Amino acid sequence: MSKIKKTTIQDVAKYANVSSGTIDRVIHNRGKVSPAKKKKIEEAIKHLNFNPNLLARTLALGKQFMICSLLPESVISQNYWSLPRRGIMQSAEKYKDFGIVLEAYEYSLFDEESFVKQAQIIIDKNPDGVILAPLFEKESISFTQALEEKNIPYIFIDANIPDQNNLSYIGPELKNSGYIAGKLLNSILNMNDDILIVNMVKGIENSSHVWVIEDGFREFFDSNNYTNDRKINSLTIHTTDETEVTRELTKYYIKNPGVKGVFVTNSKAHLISEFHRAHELDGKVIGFDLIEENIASLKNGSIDFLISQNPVFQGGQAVQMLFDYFVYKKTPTEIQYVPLDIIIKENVDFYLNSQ
Amino acid sequence: MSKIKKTTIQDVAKYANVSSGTIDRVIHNRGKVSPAKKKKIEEAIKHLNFNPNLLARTLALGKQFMICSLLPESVISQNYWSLPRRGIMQSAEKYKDFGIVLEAYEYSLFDEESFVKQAQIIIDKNPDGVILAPLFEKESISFTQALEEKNIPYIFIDANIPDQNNLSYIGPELKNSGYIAGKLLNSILNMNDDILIVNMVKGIENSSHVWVIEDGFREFFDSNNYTNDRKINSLTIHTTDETEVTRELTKYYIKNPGVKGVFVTNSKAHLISEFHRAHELDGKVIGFDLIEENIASLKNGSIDFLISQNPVFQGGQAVQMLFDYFVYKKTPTEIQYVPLDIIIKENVDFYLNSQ
DNA sequence: TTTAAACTTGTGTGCGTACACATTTTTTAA
DNA sequence: TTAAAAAATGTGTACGCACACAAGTTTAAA
Repeated sequence: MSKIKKTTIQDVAKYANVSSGTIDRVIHNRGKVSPAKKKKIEEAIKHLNFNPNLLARTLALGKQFMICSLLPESVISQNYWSLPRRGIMQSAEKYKDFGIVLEAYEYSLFDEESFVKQAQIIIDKNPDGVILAPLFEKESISFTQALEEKNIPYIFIDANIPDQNNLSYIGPELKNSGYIAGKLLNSILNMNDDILIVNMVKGIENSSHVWVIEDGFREFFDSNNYTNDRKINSLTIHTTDETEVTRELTKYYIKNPGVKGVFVTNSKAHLISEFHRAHELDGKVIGFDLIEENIASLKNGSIDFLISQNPVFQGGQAVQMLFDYFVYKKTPTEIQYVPLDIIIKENVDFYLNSQ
Repeated sequence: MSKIKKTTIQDVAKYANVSSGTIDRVIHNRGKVSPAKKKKIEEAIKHLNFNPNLLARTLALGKQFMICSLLPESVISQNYWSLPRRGIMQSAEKYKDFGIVLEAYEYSLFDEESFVKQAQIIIDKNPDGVILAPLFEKESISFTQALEEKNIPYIFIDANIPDQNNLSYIGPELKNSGYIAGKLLNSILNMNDDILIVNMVKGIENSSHVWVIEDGFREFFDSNNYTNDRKINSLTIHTTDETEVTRELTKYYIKNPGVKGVFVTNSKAHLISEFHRAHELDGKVIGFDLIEENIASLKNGSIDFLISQNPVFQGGQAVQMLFDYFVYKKTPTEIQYVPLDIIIKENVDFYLNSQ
């Protein structure tokens, strides 16, 4: 194996007839360097194709970068929010020797107060960067304003608030995800099968993203004229509690026995599929996210499609972006949409293994 | 930002009342250490939760790891094999400061001789690890035998040869990919639409994987009794040259005008979809891989589904695995199936951006 | 011409680990 | 009991870079 010697600062110094300190000054343009030497050094760097060794740099720097994440809590170990959290933690672990230190905070989706409280704790911590799932819009904006005052960069994941000064948004293109759901559901229905859209939202204020998804879904049917022979209704349920959901569904199904396809706009599709199984209904179901209950339903055939927005990947990307921003001063793309994975019974296992 | 001091070898040394050299001996079990001290040191490591700093270790080690890859050539910049190559190169670039050096070799799919020749060059290079797409089975086995004699680990990607001593196989589960194709194609066909399977293989010997895919495809229809009202024929074409393919297709379509769905078992689905467009046929098409021509056809609607086996990811994983093997002595899982991404017009862009 | 100020450049140490070599301690054989 | 051999342990330097500080050089004011 032939040794390929990488060029170091010393090589550059020798080539340019200066000491390593002067090279350092040029690289970080710190301190004064005479124009003649500066030019020569720059030429030397280019000529020798010098790239600072990231390991040595990080080691010498000895700096730590604290990242705080603020996501909804995952009481049950396997709910949706455990997934981006896993991605964040895996990625932070990978970069720990590079000085990345992660502190993960959680808020309750039922309690704006908890968000505000945790946000304040983060602000007091004075981190180097923040990863935020901004599901409470108003409170999130207050939070990010405070961060901006302290010059702390922040990244939104999973949900976006437009026109903020976030470093980046990493997450799904919501409208499109609805459109894809429409296309997929349509492909396994007959022309005149009725469709039900189920939205589960706690409060009206912080649920705008649900309407965007529904919009996309309906757009598929409208733009392809698949609406003539069928009804497409939507049902909004203000809870995710199983018994209450069941009650609402029962009410609806009795009045609308023609429903053959159901689209659930959040990760709770399994509630509908379990309802179907319990009542021996054969409706097709499509929903979001690879959480445990959904996976089980997908495998037993009571859910037909899941769309996954790569939550583990989202979390990992966010950490990676902040790392690149800290170390390389690389400003990330403002919006990074994640792939919308189409999951069926036959390929679900491959996704579980690789995340 | 509170500084979180990581425990170092010196901390462990102090705690266990020995010098750092002895710690080193325990960690790498090199040299002799008295049982008493050894026990104490191990306790200290656990107690202080010591993890060697990867950066410092790599820097001090100063070792280089040469990885040679051997894949089919990509004459056109955008054919399929450029994708795993990109993954390999990106990943190698990422790890270059860790001593990873990549040399990429290519062979012609039309020429076993070129494979043998390149393989010999790699053997003479005496690399630390090899990434191989073993499309020529016989020649690949000779190659890997030579590698084994020199104790060089190797990884198969994209295609597998069973019962070899490869460190790992990273690639698709072929039979399943055919099954998924069947399911998807069926979802957009009517019960009595005829189906055509197109295999393009150069020689009989090295094309067994194509039959596995076809098997999986047919299994979907057999196991679901979707075969009664339709014909499912397969057409084998011994070239990928466009004019010849067109001629074969023309011959077939004239004799079999009922074809409404086409499954292409390699990355050349665009040849069929272009044929359809040219002759104003409205058959549905499903194929493999996000290469440029397929993407174009998908977007203009002449291909309906593509299944992507994440070639960029495959390449990246292979490098990552070898790195982990070199540095952490981590033996990878023997088989790592990659996700089979289902790509439609509406989500293709998200996949292009993130790979 | 002298001298301080301003500017420019060089030197040395530390980051955490690996490893060769030096030193100390223990064991063994005479 | 002692010397030599063997075993156990300690020390110092290198890896490539950043940064504080020292040293050297030029400029400007007196």
